[in-house]
Amino acid sequence: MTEPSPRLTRAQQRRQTEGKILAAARQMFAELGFERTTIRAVAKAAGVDGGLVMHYFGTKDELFARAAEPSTGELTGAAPGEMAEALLTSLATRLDGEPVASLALLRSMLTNPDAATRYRAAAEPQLGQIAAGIPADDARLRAGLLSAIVHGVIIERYLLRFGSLTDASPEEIIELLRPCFQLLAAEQTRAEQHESAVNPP
Amino acid sequence: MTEPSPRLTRAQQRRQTEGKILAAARQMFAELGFERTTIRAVAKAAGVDGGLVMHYFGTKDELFARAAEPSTGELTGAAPGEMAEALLTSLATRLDGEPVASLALLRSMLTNPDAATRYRAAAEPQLGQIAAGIPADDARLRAGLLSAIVHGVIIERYLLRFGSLTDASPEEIIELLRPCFQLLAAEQTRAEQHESAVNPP
DNA sequence: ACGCTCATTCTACGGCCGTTGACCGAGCCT
DNA sequence: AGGCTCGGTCAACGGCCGTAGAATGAGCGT
Repeated sequence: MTEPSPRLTRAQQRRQTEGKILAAARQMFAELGFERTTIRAVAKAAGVDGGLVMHYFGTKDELFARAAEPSTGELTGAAPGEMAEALLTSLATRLDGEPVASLALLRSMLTNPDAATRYRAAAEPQLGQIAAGIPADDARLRAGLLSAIVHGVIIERYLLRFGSLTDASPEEIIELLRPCFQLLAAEQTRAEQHESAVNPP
Repeated sequence: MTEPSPRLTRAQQRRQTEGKILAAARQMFAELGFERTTIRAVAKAAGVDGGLVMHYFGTKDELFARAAEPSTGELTGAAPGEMAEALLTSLATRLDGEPVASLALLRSMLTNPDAATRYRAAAEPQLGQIAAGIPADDARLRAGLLSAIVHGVIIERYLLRFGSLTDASPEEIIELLRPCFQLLAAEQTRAEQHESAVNPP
């Protein structure tokens, strides 16, 4: 009664087990952050022994690096006038069904220096792309603010679970944010912005 | 050659030592977060023994609670039209010379459940105050967004140290944010907002 | 002046963690 | 078929951490 051909070849088995470990690690990193997730706990959640995790990934940092690989967001080449809308759709995508991987990185970046470096490395080029799409002399600052708003919203919605943001639908949030994004991504002097905001037509 | 009266009475000494411990704890909680700061390290930074910290504060969580006591922000009773400006001056105050205590709570709230609870408890009434100053039916959501923006900016400036936000002066940031805050805190239907943003005069 | 109080230190315990290396057994190549 | 490979387990080590408790010595009330 021996199987003539095993259900899974060894390489398949390896990839599947690695996948289970990575999935469990992502989940725990996202929920607990780097310091509070244990290799033993990840292993148990994945149904394997702790030593195997070390055998595959060598070190906890390496496991985190593999589990929190940034999902490359696509903002390439938005026309100057469309940067605000591109950012909004990107945010809308992340607002329903935020991928766990992104949360793992976000949750850990404030306490784990390596996660912070990794996050900066992932965010820096995106920041440049955003800035490139903003026709203003302080484009980089505006891009930084837009990035701060996006991350602030995601953090309060998914990590802190503030009621007012958790209950709202993505559309509501996007609608309220749209004019802000358009102001920040638009070509306007500060005086003009202030003028049109203080004395709305 | 004995001192007839000691430079510090025992009660004074106690308060001073406690202060040094709390200051060191604040600093380390702000820089490293809850899990990475050790009682021993805090004690060494304060120039005392680790056991003393326990003797005074009983537990690490209690030490954190005392070190991260929220500095009560004042937003009480702003007129509906002035809520945006009140939030901006509050943000401006925090933007130059952010007190370390606030950073300790911010850094730890994403990984320490107790810190998260404490933060929510501190933020909830403020959120209510903000919402009360916004004459719109979705006031709470708007308040949540405003709060998210404030915290996003502070996190990226002080905790993540993004260049574009770290280098900017508080005034620059405030000026860019002012129209956003006025839009979010203003009485406008979503349609009107969208209209005036899509077709600027 | 005597004894109590209390700030402060020292030592140690138990536990959990990351990491290691020996070990087992089932695929895989020749 | 036999030996090598490699996925997977097990037990253990060393370290650091939070915490407890005994010991010391200097103010302070009476």
